[in-house]
Amino acid sequence: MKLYNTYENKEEEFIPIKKDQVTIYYCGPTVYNYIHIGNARPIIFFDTIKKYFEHQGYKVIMASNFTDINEKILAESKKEGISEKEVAEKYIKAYLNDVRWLNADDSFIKPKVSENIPEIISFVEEMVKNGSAYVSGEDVYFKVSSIKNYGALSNRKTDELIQGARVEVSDKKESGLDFALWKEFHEGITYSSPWGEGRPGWHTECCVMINKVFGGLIDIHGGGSDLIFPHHENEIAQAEAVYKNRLANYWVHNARVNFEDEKMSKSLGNVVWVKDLKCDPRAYRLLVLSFPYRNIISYSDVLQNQFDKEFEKIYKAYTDLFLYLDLNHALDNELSDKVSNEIIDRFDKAMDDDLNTPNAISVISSLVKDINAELRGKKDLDILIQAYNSLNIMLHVLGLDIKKEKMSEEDRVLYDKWTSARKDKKYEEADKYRELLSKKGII
RNA sequence: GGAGCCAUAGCCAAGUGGUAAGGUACGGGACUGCAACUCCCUCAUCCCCAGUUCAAAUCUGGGUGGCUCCUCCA
Repeated sequence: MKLYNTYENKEEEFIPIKKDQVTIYYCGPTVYNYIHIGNARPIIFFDTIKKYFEHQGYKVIMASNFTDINEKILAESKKEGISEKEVAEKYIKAYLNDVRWLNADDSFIKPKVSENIPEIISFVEEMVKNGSAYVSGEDVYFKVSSIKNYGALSNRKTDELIQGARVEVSDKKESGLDFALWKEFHEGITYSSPWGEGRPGWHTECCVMINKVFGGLIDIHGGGSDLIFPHHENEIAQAEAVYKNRLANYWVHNARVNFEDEKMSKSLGNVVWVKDLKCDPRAYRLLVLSFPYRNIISYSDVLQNQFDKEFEKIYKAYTDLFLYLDLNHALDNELSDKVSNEIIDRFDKAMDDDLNTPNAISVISSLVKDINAELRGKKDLDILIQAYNSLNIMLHVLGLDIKKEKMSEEDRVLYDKWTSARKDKKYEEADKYRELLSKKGII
């Protein structure tokens, strides 16, 4: 499998550290608000990677953090009149609801900053001790000049960065590039440290949590592409200073989601919240996965509408196929797990090409067409069973699972009534049955 | 100001040297008790200019346009 590694700026053959296992960490949310459809992209993408690796037979261990100590959370707690902890808990819950709504596996490991403070403090102490960090007043800063390869991930040169007028200026820092590891803080939730009362800096938590959860170098570190600099660059700097590694062998970043060619932002008022999406979540997943993960998506209602229809088409074919197999009791016997290797191979080939989900979806589309033709043509049960099982596998990897219940005896009676009413040209009666069957999701 | 990405039909998009996947919309046809669904057909020479090559959407150079990062926004 080929995977684009941001660190190397090229596609590479993916080779896991342990033969049968893949370890993945991707940066999760700061929990001070609901998530928008752009925040949903890494959830969908890394869920899909996970499911694809599992499909390939790997055991996958995945973690994603919650930043639950942060000034934005403090601001939100003042605004909502509840404690910081309550704010964090509220939006963690909302986040996980959205994760499940998006049909993503929610079983990943979920470390929180607030539960890793002692580890973070000793990590910072380690850096002060080995000279990669310095204490300034009651703050601690990372000394970027202590690291040789700073800028390797984001392709930036330190002298260019210093020249950039937009680097934060501070009297406390030796250099504009240095970033805070620990900051003096006296409001809301604070922690006591060797340097005084304060809070950890943002970039430190991921290093510490990765090390705690996985115990060293991991296979894949992911996140949105806007995290490449400075966040991931700074993570690597710290990891090199303390662990003497770059945290992950593969750095994988998904592109953002814009709304009609513009970045979504509160100030522009064009944010689309996941909780407000009206479509089937799988239709949104289909939309996201119809783009290469490294391409920016320009979301719009027109676009969503197109994918609503595309998903509906898949859903309809699935429903027809399921019904036919159910009516013929083809789902009952033990031999009904045969798949079409030819189809799965095409799907895998697309996915092996740096998760080329657009091409993987086109495999589904062509199978859907074949299913529809077969159901109205020869109705070869063997072919249909293979198609059904193959479709299930592909839909599951992409998180587009469609679940259908086998018909009960009553349902079968109803179905028979419908067909015989039609045969007898009792159309008014037939239409009533049709509506009932449709409501039950059988047809 | 510095850096990067992108530009393919009405819309979305795959393709990375050998002559344009797929989806969606539109038009035509078939099927149908009606509706829906479905199937078939039709629909582009790939932003502009120059170059490399037997051959370029695909490589090189120069434009133009759009987006993003450099601001704890995933």
